[in-house]
Amino acid sequence: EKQPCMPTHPQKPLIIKTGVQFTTKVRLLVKLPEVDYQLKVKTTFDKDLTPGRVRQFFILTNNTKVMDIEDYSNGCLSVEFRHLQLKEKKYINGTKGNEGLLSVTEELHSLSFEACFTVQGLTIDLETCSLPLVVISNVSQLPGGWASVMWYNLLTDEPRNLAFFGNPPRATWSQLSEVLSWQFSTFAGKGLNKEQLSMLGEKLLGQHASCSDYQVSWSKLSKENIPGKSFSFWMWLDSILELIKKHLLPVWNENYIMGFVSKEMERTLLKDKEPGTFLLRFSESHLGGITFTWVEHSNGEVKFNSVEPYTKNRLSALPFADIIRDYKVISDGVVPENPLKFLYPDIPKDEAFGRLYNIQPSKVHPYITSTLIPISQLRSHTSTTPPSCQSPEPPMTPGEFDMLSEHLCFDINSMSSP
Amino acid sequence: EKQPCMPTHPQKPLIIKTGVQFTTKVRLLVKLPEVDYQLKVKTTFDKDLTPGRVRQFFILTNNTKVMDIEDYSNGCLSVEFRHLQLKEKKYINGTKGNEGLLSVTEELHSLSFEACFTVQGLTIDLETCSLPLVVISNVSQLPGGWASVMWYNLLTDEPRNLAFFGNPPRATWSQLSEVLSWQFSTFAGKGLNKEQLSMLGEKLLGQHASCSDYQVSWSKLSKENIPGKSFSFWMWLDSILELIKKHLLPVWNENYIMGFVSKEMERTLLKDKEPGTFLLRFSESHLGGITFTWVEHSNGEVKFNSVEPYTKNRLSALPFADIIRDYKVISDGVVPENPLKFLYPDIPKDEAFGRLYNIQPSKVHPYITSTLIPISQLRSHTSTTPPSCQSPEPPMTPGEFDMLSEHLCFDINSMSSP
DNA sequence: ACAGTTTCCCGTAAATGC
DNA sequence: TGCATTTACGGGAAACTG
Repeated sequence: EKQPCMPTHPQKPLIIKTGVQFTTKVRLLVKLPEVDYQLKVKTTFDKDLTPGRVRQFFILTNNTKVMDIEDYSNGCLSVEFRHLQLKEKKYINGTKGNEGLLSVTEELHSLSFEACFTVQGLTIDLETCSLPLVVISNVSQLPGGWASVMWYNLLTDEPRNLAFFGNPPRATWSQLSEVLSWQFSTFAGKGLNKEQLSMLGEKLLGQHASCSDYQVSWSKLSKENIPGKSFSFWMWLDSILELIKKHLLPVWNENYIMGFVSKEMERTLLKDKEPGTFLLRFSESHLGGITFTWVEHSNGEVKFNSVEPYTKNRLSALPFADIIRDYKVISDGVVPENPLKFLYPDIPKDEAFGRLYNIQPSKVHPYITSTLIPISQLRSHTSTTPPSCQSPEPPMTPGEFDMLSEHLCFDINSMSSP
Repeated sequence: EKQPCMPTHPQKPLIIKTGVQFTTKVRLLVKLPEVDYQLKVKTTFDKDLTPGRVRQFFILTNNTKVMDIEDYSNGCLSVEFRHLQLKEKKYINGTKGNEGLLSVTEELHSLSFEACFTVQGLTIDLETCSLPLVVISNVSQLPGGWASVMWYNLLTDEPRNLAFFGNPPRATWSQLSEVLSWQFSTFAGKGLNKEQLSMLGEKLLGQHASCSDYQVSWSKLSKENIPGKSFSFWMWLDSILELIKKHLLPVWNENYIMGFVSKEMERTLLKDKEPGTFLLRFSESHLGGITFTWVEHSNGEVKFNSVEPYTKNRLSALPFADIIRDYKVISDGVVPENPLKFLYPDIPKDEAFGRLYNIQPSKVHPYITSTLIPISQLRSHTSTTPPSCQSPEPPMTPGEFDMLSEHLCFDINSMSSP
């Protein structure tokens, strides 16, 4: 057999991108009395899907394989299909795929496995199938697809309700907030604390968020845009998750990013602190941005400043910790100064971020090394002041969701289950 | 018919990447007496290539089309094949493609066109084929492929000598330097001047460069590594061309980049100039880098400093003109200063680059905008002093090479010829 | 071990479809 | 026209293959 070939979107199983290879595995749980003949398994995509309402896909490559003894310990039969690839069935006649009722990431598909064998003259047909799958054609659809997988697995135990998104059930805020926190602990290593979740709840639900039994609709989470914005709540949150994964992992895991704080809360927290106290917050106006806000006292007045949020492009030019270390403000020709002194509530900046700074290579060649420094040119100021609040708390713990793995003895994308 | 579908590697015809669509066109130059029946043209890749020594490819998609009257003015017949795609033929038996004699970018392939028609009982077979083609599988092979196309077209007029690189002829430095300059004028808008070419000649050939009849081998240009480096002369030069195309176009076209100057020459040029005089030079040690060197006078002594070369990654974070505008040196805690004052020989920096600076967007939102500033931290200095020299001169003019187009009435990648 | 070559696939941009 | 979805392919990295 061939070697690896890393799976599609590691850690996000149940989502398959057309034209990209994926891997799946079936195991026979019944122990067969006699195993001295070959047991073939055939896998079919969208096997008994009624055409018309949704797109249909098929497996491009070879889809039949012989079962094999899995390992020496348990001796059960299994097959692993590798290098499978999906392609959309195109209809010559008028019938076309997605009919507009559901978005493509709400369409649920499935992978079926069939085997047929004879024991003592008896012909037995075995058939099983995967949990519902989402099929996408571009990674840009991954967030939407993942929202569907989450919602489905959060709200139903049915193994195969492909019509789930025809009329998706609601979730309580308590259920949803746990899944959201779980996203952060799974993909970024650290979940969300009470304050962060309460800001998220308020953003999503307004005052209702205080009631943990409040019902959130699927549409509210990931289909409707946030008022005044061009993206849904989930798109926004997922963009932040991606930003953390790629550019903020150590800072996030040290709990240095408060992240989800409203601007009012931010001011309440900062207003009584030492000048130069700052906190890190995600942008609410743009996808995948992070900013810092610091407090200043100038002639008896409290002032707050925030930089334009840093996005993935900026952060790949300069790591966030280095931005914090080097950030300078030039106020009308005055000597540049770094206004960031204490990470909220009162940790000296270098004490918090010191270990995360990039060590300059300082090679010994004829060249002078140079680095980039983020600078703001300041001219005028503004200020405000609002309500009250508390401080951070420990993150939540993950939940169930393990069903994704072992279920029906079906693995997709090398989720292992020894 | 379908719309555009931009061609592979615009401006670099005769190179085809496997799995990427390309377009080709044949025209019938003979006017046929009667055109009241369909004339089919079939295109075949590597038609009569003897297998074994080189890889062989075939056209994945439909390769037969009917000729059509081209336009109303000339009424001649033509077909345009679009969405063609190449795939390598794989041999089941031992025979494999490339036998190691030639690198893949030295393998020459061809595209054949066949048509058969009957006039007054006479059956006539028409056949023509393209100029030699290079087939690559990844854009990383594009520079090597382009070197082959250049060398072939520079040194032979044969329409189809697929064995050309079995024993490639040499070029005179005079021929080669013209093509090199032509590369810059074609892809970057401005060719190379005498001084730049003489530096290149010396780099490639040593003292022989003074003799324009000196013969340069194919190997020297693009197969052997530059002594002490891990890349060939051509790879180095092409990486610079790419850097210019993507990040330095305006600066290059204003003639502000001297670019090809040896370090000795650089010092000779700068040593008698005003302190703060600088020039722009491409890195010789790394692929695709540009640096600036400036002169300083400190207690009667002349000093030269160069920054670590900026590469495409750095330049996509900050445009080069802005780097020049904002560059600062901090000497042991002293107030930051921009050491770049005059572009060699004596143009005030802002006069030269002013029009190329990025205007800050300065949005009117609650955030403070911030930009990146390149900074060097200086501690100690070094200096030297060498020979003598002259100053810049106008660039060379392009050459022939138009044969690539009209030849044999074959177009690849939408090279037009009305 | 390794270098030349190909494959894989994300992420952006453009094309397509509705 | 605009939005949703797919296709295209450059570019970096991993896999392959003698």
